[in-house]
Amino acid sequence: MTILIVDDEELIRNVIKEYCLNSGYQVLEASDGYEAVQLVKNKNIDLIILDIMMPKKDGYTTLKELKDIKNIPVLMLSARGDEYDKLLGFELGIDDYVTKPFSPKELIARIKVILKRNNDEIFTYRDMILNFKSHVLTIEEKEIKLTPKEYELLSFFIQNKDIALSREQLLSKVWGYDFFGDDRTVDTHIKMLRNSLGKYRHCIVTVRGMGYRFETKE
Amino acid sequence: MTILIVDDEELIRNVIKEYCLNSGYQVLEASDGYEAVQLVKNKNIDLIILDIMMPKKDGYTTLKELKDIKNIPVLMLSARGDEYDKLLGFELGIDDYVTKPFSPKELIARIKVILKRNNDEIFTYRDMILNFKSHVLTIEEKEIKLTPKEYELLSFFIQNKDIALSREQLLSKVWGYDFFGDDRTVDTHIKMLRNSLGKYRHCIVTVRGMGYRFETKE
DNA sequence: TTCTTTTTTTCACGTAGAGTTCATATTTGT
DNA sequence: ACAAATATGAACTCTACGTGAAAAAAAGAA
Repeated sequence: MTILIVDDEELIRNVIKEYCLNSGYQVLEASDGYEAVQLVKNKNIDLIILDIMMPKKDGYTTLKELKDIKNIPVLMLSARGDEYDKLLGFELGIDDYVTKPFSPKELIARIKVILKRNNDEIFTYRDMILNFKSHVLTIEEKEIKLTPKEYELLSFFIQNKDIALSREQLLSKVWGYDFFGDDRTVDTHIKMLRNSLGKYRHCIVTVRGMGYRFETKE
Repeated sequence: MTILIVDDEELIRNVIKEYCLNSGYQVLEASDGYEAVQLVKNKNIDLIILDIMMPKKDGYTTLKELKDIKNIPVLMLSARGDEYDKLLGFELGIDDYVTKPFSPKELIARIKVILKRNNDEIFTYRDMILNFKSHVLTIEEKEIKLTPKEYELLSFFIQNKDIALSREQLLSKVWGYDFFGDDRTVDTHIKMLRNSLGKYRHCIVTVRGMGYRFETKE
């Protein structure tokens, strides 16, 4: 999980960075909105911590631009007591709001809540996005049609990322305990799912003599 | 804009009333769920502020009854820290949640957000316009007649844009939890709604093996 | 009320699309 | 090189969805 911290004050960035690293997150930094936009375009970022008050480009403008690029969850930072900020921020689609000065615990707690909420709804790896709400898979901005079994299979793999799954496990979990068909039907679906995944076909790794594993390298 | 305040404690009602009046809203008061139901039946109310803890009839029961009469947005009040309340409330269809003690600014901010959201009483996509107040659908400047179920189905879809909805979900939300008919009745209504949507029929996407999804893309 | 019209629900059929099986090709590890 | 496991293509089966029509229910009109 990678967090992008956008704040003009280096001191504040460092403090937040410290908390985040201690909690096991990767951290990227931007000192203004321009840098932030570049990073969001080029890196895999799971959450953005964005300060409202910034000299070069203010938080709201940056927020709008970022949301136009990718819908990454945003946690906003603001001076205490400015309730108007809160209101406006929520309307522009922020996910949560923390006032300075904040406690490390609170910040991390909110980060966790946001990440959990958003990762229950969406899976992303580079430009592959699976939306669990709409059931839509997108690769390179293009919607990939999945059959029901392909979708269920892929969801199950993603929910069990990096875990080798036997054909029996897949059959009982994806097909249902009451399926009494051939093991090899899994192979056929793997083949079809790989085709659908296109350039990401290699995310489904064959574990010889065992089954398959879904992984996202790097 | 009229706000109904439902709370058994007069002191709290007065405090909230004060804030609301200062912000230019009309205010009605109810000291219990029974009064609230009566007022909702007979008055034009735009928002309800509802306390969870009330002696005569608790907030949840009241909430359910109110939602059965009219779908007026509800902002819930609760003692701090009871996350279970929050969860349950959202499931029952509340729009937001404030914990006591709350700041006046925060309360007003949330009221504004809710009212704004709910007064976006029109949905538009290209030249398709659905007016939630008059229940009129317009396409290419021409009024399309919708049957009651078609309207309810369409509004539900629009309110859950880009989310795949199962037949069960549709039945329980649009038809009501107490509908015990055939799943396939949904299909028939989808067919009719698609016909009514004419060139926008493809906004209703079938999610094979799952249900349907409303989307406005391309 | 009673009749008429509109809306909703059920149902059966045809079909496109999805799932399964299987035979054959290919890969992998020893 | 060999055996065992996996990948693949194609035939076959099955299922879920779209549809039209008819029955049932609800809403309006007289």
